[in-house]
Amino acid sequence: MQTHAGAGVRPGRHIAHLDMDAFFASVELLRYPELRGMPVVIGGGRDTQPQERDGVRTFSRLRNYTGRGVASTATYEARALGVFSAMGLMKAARRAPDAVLLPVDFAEYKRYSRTFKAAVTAIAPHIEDYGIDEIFIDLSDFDDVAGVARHIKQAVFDATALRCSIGVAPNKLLAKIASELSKPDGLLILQPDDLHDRIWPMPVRTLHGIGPKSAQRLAAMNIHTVGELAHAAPERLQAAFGLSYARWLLAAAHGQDDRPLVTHAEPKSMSRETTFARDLHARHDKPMLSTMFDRLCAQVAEDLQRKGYAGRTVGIKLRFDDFHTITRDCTLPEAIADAASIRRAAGSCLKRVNLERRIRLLGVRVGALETLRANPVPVPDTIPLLPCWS
DNA sequence: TCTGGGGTCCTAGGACCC
DNA sequence: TCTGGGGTCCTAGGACCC
Repeated sequence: MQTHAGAGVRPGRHIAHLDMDAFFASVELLRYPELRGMPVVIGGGRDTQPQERDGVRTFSRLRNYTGRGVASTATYEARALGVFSAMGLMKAARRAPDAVLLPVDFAEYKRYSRTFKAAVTAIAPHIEDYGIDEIFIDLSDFDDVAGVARHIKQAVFDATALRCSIGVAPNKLLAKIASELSKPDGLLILQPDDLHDRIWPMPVRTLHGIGPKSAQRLAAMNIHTVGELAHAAPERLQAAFGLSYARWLLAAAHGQDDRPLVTHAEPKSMSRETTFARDLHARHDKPMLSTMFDRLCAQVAEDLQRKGYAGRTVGIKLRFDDFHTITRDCTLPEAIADAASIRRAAGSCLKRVNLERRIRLLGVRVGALETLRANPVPVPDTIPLLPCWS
């Protein structure tokens, strides 16, 4: 792992967080400009692909969806109707039956991702990748932080025709909150007073690292806002969450965070999983399950080989019809990357599972990765991206 | 109306070795 | 025969993130 800008809060540390606005949906709107201004939800499968008949494009509507998918992204118009990321599409359909539904096209989003990141890197080279549509940028070496942030926003738009939001703060924790506060198409440079005035009144979930479970436990302690958390008795937090998480909670509530930017990280594991259209039974649906199992192993093997890795730990994941999820794994003496070896090891893991219940999800994972090649095959193509706004 | 897919990190217990 | 402590590896589950 390589890091940049050193640990510890030093005076003059300026960290930006850049977040693309409604990224997947915005990329789709470049392809289908006629959908601009309409509620659009991204998350369907192949069958929700727009149809072209006599030169007229017709789109799937959310009301016609049946299945187990979730929304990946929604346009701001769809969000206004109550549709949000990770919401089941059947539920979304009741809230916005007339919304357009489009399939997820990861390959396309990946291309735009590389393009916007390249545009940023050309201006400010010290960046941390944080998923497909977010990055942290170290702006500490710039004199005019607001100026360079505006420059970056414009460069991203020039390269992709997409809007983004940027938050700037002394650390990653606050920068992330700032970009969220500035959405959409915003730029917010957090000032010292903003911690008390703007962040303390917000719910604890605002702090990235407090999820639904911790928020629920904090609520049970009558702690709802960041400010209430900042003033909580340390012993109380420690009793409920243990020493290290309690310490982190308090520091975070006070806006403290000295994590460095991680500019390069090796993958730790690679996995493939799939949720079936209907729950399958180990005996009754054996041929189908077996086919899917083989396919998952082959896909993981392909991913490993393409990226130049092999792994010693092979694991499986099953989710049953009651949503209970289990994992089993085993570690081999040698790292492997071929489908047959993965299938063999994964099969031995499967033997240790009670298969009475119907299965909803099956997954295969390879961990404890080692580099296979000194120089993995570079990712093909990056930029042949014709901005198609018109 | 039941809840995707790809990851990371942390905790905790047991095996095993010194 | 019993006691004990440190360290590492492995496995399972869970919280959290995008």
